[in-house]
Amino acid sequence: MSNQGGLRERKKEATRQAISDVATELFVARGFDNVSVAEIAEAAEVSRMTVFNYFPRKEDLFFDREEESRQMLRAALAERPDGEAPLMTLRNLVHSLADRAHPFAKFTDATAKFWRTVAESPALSARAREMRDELIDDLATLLAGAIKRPLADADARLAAAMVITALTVAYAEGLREHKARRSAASSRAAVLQVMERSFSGIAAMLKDTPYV
Amino acid sequence: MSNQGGLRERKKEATRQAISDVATELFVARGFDNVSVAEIAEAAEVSRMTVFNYFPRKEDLFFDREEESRQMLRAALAERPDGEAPLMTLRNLVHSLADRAHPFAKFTDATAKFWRTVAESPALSARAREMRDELIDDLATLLAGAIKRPLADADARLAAAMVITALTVAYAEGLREHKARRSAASSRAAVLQVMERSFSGIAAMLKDTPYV
DNA sequence: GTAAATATTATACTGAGTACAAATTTATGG
DNA sequence: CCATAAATTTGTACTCAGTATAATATTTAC
Repeated sequence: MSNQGGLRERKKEATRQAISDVATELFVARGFDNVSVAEIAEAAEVSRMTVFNYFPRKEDLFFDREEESRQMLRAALAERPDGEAPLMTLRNLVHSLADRAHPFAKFTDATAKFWRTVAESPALSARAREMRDELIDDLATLLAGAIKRPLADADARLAAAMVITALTVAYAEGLREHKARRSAASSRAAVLQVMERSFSGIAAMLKDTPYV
Repeated sequence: MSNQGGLRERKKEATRQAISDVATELFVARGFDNVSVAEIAEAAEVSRMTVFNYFPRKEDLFFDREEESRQMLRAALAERPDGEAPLMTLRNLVHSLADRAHPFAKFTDATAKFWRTVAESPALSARAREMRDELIDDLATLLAGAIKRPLADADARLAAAMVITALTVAYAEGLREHKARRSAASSRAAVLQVMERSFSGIAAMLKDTPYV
């Protein structure tokens, strides 16, 4: 027990990565719905059951950065300066991501292809929507927890839904702009324009709450 | 051909209704995921294939008012008085629904049970999310079509996403209020409060666009 | 080196959804 | 009323995701 870099741990990580790599390759080449789990298992030289051991649902083979966005929100809110409004923290986070060209705010041909693969698969689209809703729930809980007063929960749920919706629309516009013009600068501008307008509206929405 | 009240048409409608009724009964009694399509077919005295003929996906047996909300939005926007801002039209629509205690804005034990059944089934939840996104796309198209100027599309997409998100959150708060207090008046108040705040914020968001 | 813990595999199953052809039922034209 | 066309229903056989369970192999710990 407690064997950090033991052989077993390393092997597990290796097979997990091998399965994920093989799967990603097959998905982008032929489309998510045209690749069966059995094929992936065979290509990864592993049994079908092992694939399901590591990735309970087939969609998990495609989306593997679910946790990251959650952690980012959590960290940003936890480390926010005393007295800063949560909504401002989130706005700053978006700007910071855009400035650093973080993967979540970057638009390349690879990201376009990634989301095209998602759009072409009902299962992947459904999973993306599910992740979005989970993120809203998480953010609502974080926001409610960031504020002492009771009965702020309804406000937190509205704020969370609005912020994540704004992010989603902004990202979609950034992607659209990339496909149209292929300019990193114009994509970034499109994202930030939607975000700025959205945040100012959300601030108006929540002006009498502790979140703004 | 063109036989409106022909025997064939009547029989089709009857079997469709019979299947739907039997399915609904089984679903609320035992939960969506604990009832198989084969069982429904047997209970409706019809073959499994016939069920899939009428309802391509199992989820369609549960949600049968998808088209209605779409039509309502379309009609409201199409019949809006000259010069009225689309956003105001949508706000008025919500108030009208709440005043008339329309099924979409009513909260009873039956609605609570309906949405509990949805929440307990991953498949139904996924379908509900899908319908929500389809409604956003539809509304975006309607809004863009309601305005002459070009390049208003991005605004329309933001407006549509925000309005439907507001409706969703408002409805959820109404449902929550019903479960907590079981008062029609307080549920209605909860819905309208979220809607009013949301619409004023969305109006601020879109203040320099033709939608407000 | 042996025994316990943990990963992997084989097998068999359920249930949704699809393809396709056969059989039944309704409509239509004489 | 009959024959034939059109539409509906059904039977059969299939694919694939996901689950359950028990057997087997591999790593770890003592």
